[in-house]
Amino acid sequence: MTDPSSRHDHDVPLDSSMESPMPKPGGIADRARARRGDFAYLDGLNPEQRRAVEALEGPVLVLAGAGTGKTRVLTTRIAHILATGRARAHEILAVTFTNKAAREMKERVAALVGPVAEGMPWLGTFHAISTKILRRHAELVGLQSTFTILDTDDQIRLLKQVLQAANIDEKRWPARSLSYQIDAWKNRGLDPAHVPPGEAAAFANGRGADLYAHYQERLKTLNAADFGDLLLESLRLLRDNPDVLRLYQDRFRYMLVDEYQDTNSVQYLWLRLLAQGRHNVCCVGDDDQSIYGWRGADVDNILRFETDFPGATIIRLERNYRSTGHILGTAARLIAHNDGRLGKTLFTDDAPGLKPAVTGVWDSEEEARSIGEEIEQLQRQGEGLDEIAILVRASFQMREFEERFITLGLPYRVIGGPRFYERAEIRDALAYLRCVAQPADDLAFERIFNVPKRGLGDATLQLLYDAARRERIPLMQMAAIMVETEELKPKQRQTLRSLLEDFNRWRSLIEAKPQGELAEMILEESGYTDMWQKDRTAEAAGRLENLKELVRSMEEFPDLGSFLEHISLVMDAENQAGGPRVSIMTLHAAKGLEFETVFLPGWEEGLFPHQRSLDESGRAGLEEERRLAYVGITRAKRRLHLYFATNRRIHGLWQTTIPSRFLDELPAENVEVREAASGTAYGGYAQSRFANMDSYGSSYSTPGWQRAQRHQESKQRGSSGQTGGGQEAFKQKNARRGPLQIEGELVAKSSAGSSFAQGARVFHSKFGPGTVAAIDGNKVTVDFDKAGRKMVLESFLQAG
DNA sequence: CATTCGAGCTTTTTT
DNA sequence: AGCTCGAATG
Repeated sequence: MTDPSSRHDHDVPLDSSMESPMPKPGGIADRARARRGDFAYLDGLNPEQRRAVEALEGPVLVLAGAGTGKTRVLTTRIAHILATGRARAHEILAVTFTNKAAREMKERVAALVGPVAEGMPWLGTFHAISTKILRRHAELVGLQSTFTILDTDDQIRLLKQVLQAANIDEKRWPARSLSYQIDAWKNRGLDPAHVPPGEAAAFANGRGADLYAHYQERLKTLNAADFGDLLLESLRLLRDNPDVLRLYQDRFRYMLVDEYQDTNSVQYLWLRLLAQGRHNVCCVGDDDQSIYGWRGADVDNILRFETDFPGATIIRLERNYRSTGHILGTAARLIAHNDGRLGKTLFTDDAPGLKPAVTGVWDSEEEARSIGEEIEQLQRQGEGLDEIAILVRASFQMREFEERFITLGLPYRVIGGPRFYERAEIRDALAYLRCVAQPADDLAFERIFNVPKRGLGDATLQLLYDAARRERIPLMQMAAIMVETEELKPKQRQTLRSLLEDFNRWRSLIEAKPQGELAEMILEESGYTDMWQKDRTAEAAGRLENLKELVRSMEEFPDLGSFLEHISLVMDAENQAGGPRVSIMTLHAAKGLEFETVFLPGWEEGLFPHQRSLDESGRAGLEEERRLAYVGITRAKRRLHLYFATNRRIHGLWQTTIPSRFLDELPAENVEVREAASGTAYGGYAQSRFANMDSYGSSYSTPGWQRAQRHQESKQRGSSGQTGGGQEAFKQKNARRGPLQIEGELVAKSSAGSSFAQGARVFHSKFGPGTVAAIDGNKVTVDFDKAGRKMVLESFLQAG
């Protein structure tokens, strides 16, 4: 975590007066205390959980099924390590996958052992912890410790530039796909030099690895790292610097890893490297809940644990404390359709409870209406809205529910929607701050260069950009040089100069002013706030509100740097407080949560399992979708409702859909098939709904719709084949034309020493031929034949 | 240089 | 269908 308060104190042992002498672990005193009840937190654990907490030495794998008390084991384990004095707070490494999980763990540890946990500087996400390590030793991997963390948006903009520079057709090879590719490589721990040749060839006629290398070069120039780099560079750091590695191996006496099934290769390598020190690593996970394969998560990591860590203790947690018997039975039968599981059998002593209901509806509108009514009914029964969740496969499904709930006046919250910092106005504001904090941040500068509009357009930017690249210096630095020459039109030059002066002034205030005030000042003086105030559109007011919120939240941080770090790594859509609300979120976002009542809409072929998953990953994709379904079902404590619609609008057009194959995989004895609760004013609906139910009912016994499904699959193949043919043709057409080359575009022209002498004849693309009158560094004064005497940059001149 | 209009593309999931 | 990006126009 990037807890600002812990930034400075983590190396320093806590005040020694607070430390009791270390008791000998497992010694007489230890056992006596246990007897006396000092370890009260151990009470109430079942035998397996207790084993998992107490098996502190050596590698441990805890296979924790859904709802078996995984988080409790982890937090109690930390408490136990602290309470027995085996390690102090800053000697424990605890990694989670999401910020939410990290936050929760911190809170729960604090509840167990008190404020000592506040000082757990090494509890956080993989990304946050690697960043922390990376910042301390940044120079060892070619960065400065103030490096910027680029988000996806920045990453794609940068890749666009790389593609442009390489003269690659962006229509044919979109920056987005390259970014996926590079991410995938990074997730696997591959730097440009180690990309398998076959894969490198797959992008842009074999230039994939090359582009990757260029991109990395640009990142270093910008003093920036993308998400993937945080891990990859941190791994490289540890790998290439044994002394640094030793430092952290020694420091982390105990390591804990949450959601181990979701770790990808870099994370795995990173962990393994660190764990080779003291071997006290405890991984908790559930192979049945591995749902991040698309992001490079490798289930094999968990399946391989015993091989990787010989002598590992393996503990299974199979007693479920969350769900009723019917719900558990439903989940168990579904997941049994997957191969390659480690195999766990969840059980509960709980009553069977209500049967999960499967409801067919006509379309997504009726689905929303029906769920809305169901919720209102629950509400009347006194069920809290906080205990109700709607979990969707894809975020576009959310909108329908939002609309419905707004008309109903039903309070809801969307979790994991568009993030606060992804909003345009926030990104703009951040870009200003980044320019101030980090003059080398070209991407930020480019973003606000002409925002608000100040008459600096593409032409000016292009000029600046070309020159900067030729000289290999940051844009802002180049701008500072260019305003002294006559390359730019007077108007632009003046505007740019005053912008740079503004930045210098703001920069000089970093130390003097609290960052909140500074930000306010910047937004004011740059005219950015004005821009939105003048804007009469509906969103403008909200944007100003957001900016205010940004400034306000900045004040909680000790300095600008830690704020910027927080925002790029941690800040998520803050859950607005205020009254209980129904939660709407994706299934992915729901992992780790639980609710009394869960609605799972959209169980239709193509949507769930998602077509893309099937197309891209075949059987493995299907299994991952099934695990996702399993995650969804096991979120429910008491009531579970599944829905499928016969018609759904996808990409704007209505499509008739088939119930998800997963529905057929549920055990008939645990599930109740229902008609939509929603009464509808349209007579036609009831009839269609009935027909719909009919076809669903039959699917339990006859594989009727599976034929239809095969049909659909073959259609899919047909269409994707066509696409492939089209691409092939395109490729050939392009190949005939041959790649265009821009001469010397990427070759660094030495900026040292001028290649022109006084009196030399030169040519400038804008001012024409002329004679060199004087030289000052890379600025050259030229008497142009037509344009008169001008001062220009050397790099704009050719020998004439 | 800014605005407007049209084409094309997207829509899985996230640090 | 809605949006983003790019080209054409003022």
